[in-house]
Amino acid sequence: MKKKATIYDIARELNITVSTVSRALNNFSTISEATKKAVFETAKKLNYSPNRLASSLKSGKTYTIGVIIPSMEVHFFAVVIHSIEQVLKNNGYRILLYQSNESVENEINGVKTLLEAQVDGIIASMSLETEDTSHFQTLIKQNKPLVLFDRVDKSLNVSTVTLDDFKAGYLAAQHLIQQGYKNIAFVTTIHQNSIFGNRVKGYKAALIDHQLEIKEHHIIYGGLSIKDGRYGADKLMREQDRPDAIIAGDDYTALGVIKKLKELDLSPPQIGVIGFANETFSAFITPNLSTIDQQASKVGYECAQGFMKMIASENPYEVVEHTVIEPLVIVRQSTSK
Amino acid sequence: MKKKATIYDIARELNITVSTVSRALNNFSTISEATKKAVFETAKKLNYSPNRLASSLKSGKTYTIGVIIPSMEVHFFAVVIHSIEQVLKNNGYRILLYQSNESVENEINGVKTLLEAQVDGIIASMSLETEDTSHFQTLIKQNKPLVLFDRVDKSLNVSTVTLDDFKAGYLAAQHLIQQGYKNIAFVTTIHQNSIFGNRVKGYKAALIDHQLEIKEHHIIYGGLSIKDGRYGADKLMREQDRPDAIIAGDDYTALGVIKKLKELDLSPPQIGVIGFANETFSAFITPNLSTIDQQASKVGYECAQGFMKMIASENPYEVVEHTVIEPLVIVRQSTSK
DNA sequence: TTGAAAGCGCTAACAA
DNA sequence: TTGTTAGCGCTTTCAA
Repeated sequence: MKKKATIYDIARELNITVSTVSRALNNFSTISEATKKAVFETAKKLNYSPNRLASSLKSGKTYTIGVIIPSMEVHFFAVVIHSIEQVLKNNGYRILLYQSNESVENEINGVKTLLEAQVDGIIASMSLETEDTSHFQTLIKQNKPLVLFDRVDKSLNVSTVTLDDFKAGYLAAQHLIQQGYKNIAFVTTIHQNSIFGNRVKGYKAALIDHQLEIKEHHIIYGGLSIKDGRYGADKLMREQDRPDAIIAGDDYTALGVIKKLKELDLSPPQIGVIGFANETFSAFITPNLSTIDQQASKVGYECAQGFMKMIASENPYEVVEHTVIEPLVIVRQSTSK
Repeated sequence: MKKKATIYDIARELNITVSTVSRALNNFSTISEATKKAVFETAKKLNYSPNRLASSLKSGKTYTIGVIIPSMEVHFFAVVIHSIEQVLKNNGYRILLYQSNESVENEINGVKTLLEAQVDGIIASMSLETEDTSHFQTLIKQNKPLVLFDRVDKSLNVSTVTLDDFKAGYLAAQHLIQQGYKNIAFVTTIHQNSIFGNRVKGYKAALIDHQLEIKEHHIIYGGLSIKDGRYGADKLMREQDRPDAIIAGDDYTALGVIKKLKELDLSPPQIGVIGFANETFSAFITPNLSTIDQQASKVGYECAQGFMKMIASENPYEVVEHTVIEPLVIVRQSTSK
């Protein structure tokens, strides 16, 4: 295997200098057409492929951007990344991927690794464990763009793309009310996270706006899973004051709720059920599940746009933006009384 | 924003040379403990972060590997990448991500881009469009590891990780037969792809092994989707010689089959239905769907292992391996007569 | 145990 | 329009 061709080989072949070759390859206007043509032909002949490492080392720009997410296995993140990669690829950027697996330690390590790889910036969604965000400060200090999405730290002055979780909760409750449900419960997580907290707040606001009573005992704090959904539904249905609709913290929990309700012969939409996330399965279960869609593609798109805007500015942190994505109510059988 | 510290800054600070600093940072044994300690302390003090670009340029190794897949939106690929990243991260490698979106042109461009970024190798799954694989030959010529998974080109002498599709088809049919079904149809794609072809072959082999007749009119060639499933089921149920079980080309198609069967009041397991892929929703639909699992995590793990083996060898193409992943029958209600 | 210096492949300021 | 040359940050051979 012979060594790969460099611009030196092209230069030697044509009896010109490397700077001329470099300028030709980069389409400088100060190069004669003849030379340019000769250079490209020779490049092709020698099977020349540029070594971006070298130019990056020189220019300080790698056209590579780091993306840190909790896990690729979560469909939401996979779709966001799909979308980010599409947009950034078209702008000449590559994606260096790092999964934190919901561990701060990994996340810190991710930032370090990506920075050593000299990425031009980072797009990230924080791990659930993350509280101290000083590792992200490094980016800011280096004046490199940082865009946070979904799980963000509001105290950081960086661009963010988030869902309007308050509105998501509000819309879920409002939809149920409009369908005629009057006694609406909420099965959510005990986890301290503004996302879930804001949904509950939105839910409460909707109740108030529609002159419905807020019943704290109708808000079940547990986990988010099929099992937790079953548990929550069971507990709620045993109440004297039985709710006629349940909002579940996510679609898996909603699925658990539905399963339990079917067992109790209270299959939705008899008791209304709505979830959050619009997981793939939600459209296919019986009864199929109404849910709040988070528009993952749009989140990814906005992240990429925000990033491009920052990278294009010589002072990225002067063009910080906070994009809020609107939740979408997806109406299906489980709430169609 | 002051410039980032380099080994020169450390050297100057300590009145030693960069070579000593370099050796200290890389834990060479020929360095005195005192010096080493001083270097690390100064590095920390100056907030030193190594520039991997520079060392890569020198060494020719980037510890970055390219991964090309059709789309992150397909859950199978997302899980495979999850797994690849986990393993390779622990071996000090980073993942450069590229989506082909089922376009050869993009795929070719991906190889080019990744090669210019000087990746140490590539792990890829081909686009459905890809027929000519000469773009992958480039890797081989450069003696850089290439691992292909799922959608592979057998004529290429590279490491591969594939599902045993023949066996997948065989197991699906065998399972149905063991459940007591005797007249088994297949709804699959017309697409020319060994994956789907081999499943049909396995299906036929199972029928033969169990003295069942192969009926070509019971093999419906169309697309793979909910709609195609509905269409196939409808067509099959109108037959004089009505099948009592249907194998669907993937879980979406199976879902369509089930929907149509329910409409016809022939809900599984009355008519047995089994799919391929074990999509998330399959466990949650009613009746829940028996399916053949493709072990995406394992596929990713094996890709990473195969890659590590090749990269560790000074002649990667002497340790080429062909790993075949066993399909798993997931038994659920839709085939439990 | 440490230093001096060349070089990885490319860019760009300066000169011609 | 093209050439000369220094340098990006690091590694490594050779010498001391």
